[in-house]
Amino acid sequence: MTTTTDLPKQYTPADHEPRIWQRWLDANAFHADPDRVLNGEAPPYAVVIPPPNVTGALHLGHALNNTIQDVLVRAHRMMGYETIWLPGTDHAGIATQTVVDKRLKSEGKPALVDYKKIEAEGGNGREQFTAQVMAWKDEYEARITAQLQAMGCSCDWERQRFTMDKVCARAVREAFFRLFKNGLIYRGKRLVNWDPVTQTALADDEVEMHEVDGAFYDLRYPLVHPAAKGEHHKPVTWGELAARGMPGAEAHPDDEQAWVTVATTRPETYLGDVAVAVNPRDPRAAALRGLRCRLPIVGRIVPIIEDDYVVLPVAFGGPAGDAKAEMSTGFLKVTPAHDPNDYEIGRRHEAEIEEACSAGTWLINVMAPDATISADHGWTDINDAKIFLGKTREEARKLVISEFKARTVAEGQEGSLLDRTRPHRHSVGHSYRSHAVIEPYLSDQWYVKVTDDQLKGNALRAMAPNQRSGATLQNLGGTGVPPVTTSSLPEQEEPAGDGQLRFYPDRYSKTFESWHENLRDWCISRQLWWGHRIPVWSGTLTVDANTDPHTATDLIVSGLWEILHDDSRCAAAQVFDESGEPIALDDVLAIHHRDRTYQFFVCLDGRYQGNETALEDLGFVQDPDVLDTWFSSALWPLSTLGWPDPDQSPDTRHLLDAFNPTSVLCTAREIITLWVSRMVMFNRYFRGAESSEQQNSGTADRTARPSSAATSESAAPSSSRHLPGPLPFRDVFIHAMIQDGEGRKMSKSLGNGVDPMDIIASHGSDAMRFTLCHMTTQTQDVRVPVEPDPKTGKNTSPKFDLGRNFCNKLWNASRFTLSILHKSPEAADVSTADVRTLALADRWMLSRLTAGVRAAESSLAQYQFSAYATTLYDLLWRDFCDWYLEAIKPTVAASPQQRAVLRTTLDAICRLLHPVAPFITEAIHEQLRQAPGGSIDGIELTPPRKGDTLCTAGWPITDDALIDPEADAAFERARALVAAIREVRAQHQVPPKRAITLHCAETPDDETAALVRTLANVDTITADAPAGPSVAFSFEQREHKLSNLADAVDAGAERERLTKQIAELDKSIGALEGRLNNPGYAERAPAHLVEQSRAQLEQAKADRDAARAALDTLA
RNA sequence: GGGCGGGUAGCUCAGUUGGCCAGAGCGUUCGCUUUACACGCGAAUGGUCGCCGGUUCGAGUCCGGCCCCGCUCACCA
Repeated sequence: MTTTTDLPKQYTPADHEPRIWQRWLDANAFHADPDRVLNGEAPPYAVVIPPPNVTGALHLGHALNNTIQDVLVRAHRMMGYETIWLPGTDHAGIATQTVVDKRLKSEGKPALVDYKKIEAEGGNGREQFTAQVMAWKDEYEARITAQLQAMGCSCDWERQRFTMDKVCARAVREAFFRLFKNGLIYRGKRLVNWDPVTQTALADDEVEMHEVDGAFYDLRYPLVHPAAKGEHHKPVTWGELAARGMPGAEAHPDDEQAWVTVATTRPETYLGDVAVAVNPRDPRAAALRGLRCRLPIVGRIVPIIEDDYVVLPVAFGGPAGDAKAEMSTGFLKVTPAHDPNDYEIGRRHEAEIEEACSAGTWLINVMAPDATISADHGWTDINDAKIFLGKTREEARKLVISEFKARTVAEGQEGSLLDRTRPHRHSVGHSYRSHAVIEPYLSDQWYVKVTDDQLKGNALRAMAPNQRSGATLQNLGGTGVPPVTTSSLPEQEEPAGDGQLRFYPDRYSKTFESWHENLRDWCISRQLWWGHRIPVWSGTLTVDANTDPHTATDLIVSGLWEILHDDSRCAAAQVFDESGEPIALDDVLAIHHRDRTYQFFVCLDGRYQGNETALEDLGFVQDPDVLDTWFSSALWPLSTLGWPDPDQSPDTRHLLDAFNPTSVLCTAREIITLWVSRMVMFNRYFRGAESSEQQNSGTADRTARPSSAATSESAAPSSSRHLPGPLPFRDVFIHAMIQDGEGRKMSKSLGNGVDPMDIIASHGSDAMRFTLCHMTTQTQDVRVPVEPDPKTGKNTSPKFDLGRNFCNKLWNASRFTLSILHKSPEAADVSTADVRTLALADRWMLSRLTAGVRAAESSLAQYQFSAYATTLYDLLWRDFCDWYLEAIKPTVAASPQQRAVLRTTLDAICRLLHPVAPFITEAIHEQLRQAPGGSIDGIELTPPRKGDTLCTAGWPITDDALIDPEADAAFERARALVAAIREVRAQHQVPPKRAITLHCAETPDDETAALVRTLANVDTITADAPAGPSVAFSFEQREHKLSNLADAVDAGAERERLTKQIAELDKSIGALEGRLNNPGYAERAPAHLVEQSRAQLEQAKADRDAARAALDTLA
């Protein structure tokens, strides 16, 4: 039998956590059964974990993120949902590759650069290197799993995924293939964010902007006349310009060569200039029309083009105060291969530039992939500029400046080519990984056309209507596409999900919305080795005039056609002709296109074995690049549920139908834009595709569409009738970011990072969880002061004392409860009728409990985790421990009914607390289950479903009839009287053990009296006046006295107390009178408030008079 | 520059449609080895709710303006 002596006075988490974890696993408590959902036995509740990077171990932010998920998951499991929480990790391409490379270097082992050499020499360097990364991944995946398990995360651990495992890889192949086939993935030569250190392209969101001290360099470009190819370009003089009406030209000597001034922060890119642009509204534009500039040193002749993009300088009509207009010269150097805006300008004037620029092209790339100046990547007219070759960007910049400074516009002319230098602080993009300055760099990359309405449009239409701004609704034109109704889940409504995506807190919907409004196509190729290799094979093919693919003897052509024209081989091709223009596959064979060379990009979905070797036998080569990590992350709610083939393996069987859409995604706000968006787009796109395919194949006949529509639909290509599918999740909860005590982000380099394992060691898992939950308000950041643990030296935080103390309180309350229950084993059940006859404290406790259940439920439903934790903190500590347990001490041993209330209340509190403090509540509940005690009608406590585990037991169901306003009020009155007496006791320093006497004209009812005796240590309550010295106080407008406080009352202390009390009361009388004398108040405020104020005034006056009288007696 | 968040007790933070004298935890002070808990119990101290103006009988809460702090997007002419 358990008594207090069996349980230690302090809760020691380490004694219980591992043991209880094992019990949960043994009971298979977290394993979900999708068939219970599909059979209608239980509604689904599904969460996919935001997969932590295998780059490193989890930090406190992850602890918060996963605590929140576990709270939701455990609560819903107890509420009767079939609950699944899918765990897993993310391969984090560039981050992990970089980290492993660094580690190899620091250990003096062969690193990336060495493996690249091996690969270049024909060895298997790539394979060897990725094997190293895989070893790292195994190490950290295990560590992350251990951390999550130590935290008590109730994931379905048999279904753990990794973004590069077989199931996820299958999803990536399928997704890429479908997008490729439908033209939503394309290849393009574009400017990308290039990291010259890691030598890979980066997505826009992987670029960090940092302020940098730089300068504007104003460069002079000499003006020349156009000339035929190879002939001399005559200088343009200021005199000529003046004659053409150029404002300002007359200020220069007539016979000197004229120039235009461009301003730049990156002078070294001038080597790639192909034009100088001027705004057509610039008054100088007309005079310069048709003229050329000669790039100094390079000697390239470039045209002057007119484009609205160029900002007018203030002097020529630009808006005063506008930063750009203030510093603009009105002339913009155009370097399409090294600046995204210039790229757009260049494209607009492509023909004009190619005709007039002496290089004959509009794109001149002057850098190598490592960002040194190079003539090997698209630059031919080097001339005297060879002095720059091989220089880094920084060296080249200095050299350009010094060369310009040393030269003049024309020989013998005054003034340097460097007009002036102005210091300028501005933001420059840096790689989030290597921190190198990003170079806009021209290269071939793969893109997802996320700007297509099938992706972006459906992401926006997914938003809940009342979280959309009006403007966007108009932009999209109407209410959007009606939802598809092809659900395999009859009990779910509208899985297609238009208007069902909801953000908590709702302000984050704005971020989501505006992200999409500015969306650009997504560059998904990365020049890395760690990741999903792009499933595209490329090759060139010459189709000669005599080829007939159906009878071809040419092995290549026939072999390729065999692959491409057999649907079961799951291959799709994008073809380009010699000029790089896309061309339809069938047109390749059309007569007029024959005898040409084509570049083929063939995508294979990987299902048909043999395609890859067949293609490679034909001389095709797989793209060496890998996919952006987010491509696989975007598929996470699909891939973890087994998409596209959930029935392929037992661990994913039926998951997709049962659990997608999932219920909620919990994440931090830094992720909203990229990840949430991409998951929404992909889920809707890929599951939508399934819907339309089902309809086309005629297997799904749930929608009563007219047959004519169905016919035309099946005739159309699938991409043109693509219907949006369901959401990946309905709710998105965005939680705070954890910072240290100074508001800084936690990081390894600052040394302020906290490992959840260290908190678990110092405070316990439940304490950490409870504290994190308690901190989770609607705010965007939370601070956790970091201190080294005095014992271990590891980082911890006194913040977690809150949770530790709370757990200890729960432990001791339970210990005490158990000892009471075991001391008096006879039990009694309490019927609905009996409830009314219970003691005041019991009725009050049941009322509080019922209200607490309601509050906890509504807090969780609204993702108000702090409110949930606070509710339980107060319910346990304030109500149950401070008042209820203290109140029943004298009576509980003799009352089996009271013991039923006691036992039931603690049981219910354990259930309410279990989601946030699973270990300790499980430990208590295993004791409580064995303790004797009756039940209470109106409180339903369902037993465990699996094993003897609280985690699969039922959430408490309480009848609102137990809410008892009379008991609440009566108890509140008793509590106020106790508080008044305690105040006097404290002020007079009455020893706690000394029982005192209460004198009041009208003695309280028995129940109140009993509570006062117990809680204020009063032994006698009498209507008689005190015989000896006493102290007066006022309660409910009546004078009360306390006597037997001490052998003599300290008159000085008493005088001080009363004087202070009178002052306070006078103040509040003044305030109340002021309010009541305000004529507007009595007239316009609600009557009950006016009445209340009047009552308060009377009470305050009575209390003050009583206090004055008492003061007078003292004197 | 655009958007978002924050500024409430010494510290960390609550305060949901405007309504008693603005709350909690920690800290501080005083008293307690009260037969569950000192990771505790009882009591106390502590605030011009960033500033200015407005609406209202009444504003921490609503409106306008301003000042700080943070995040985020855009911007390398």
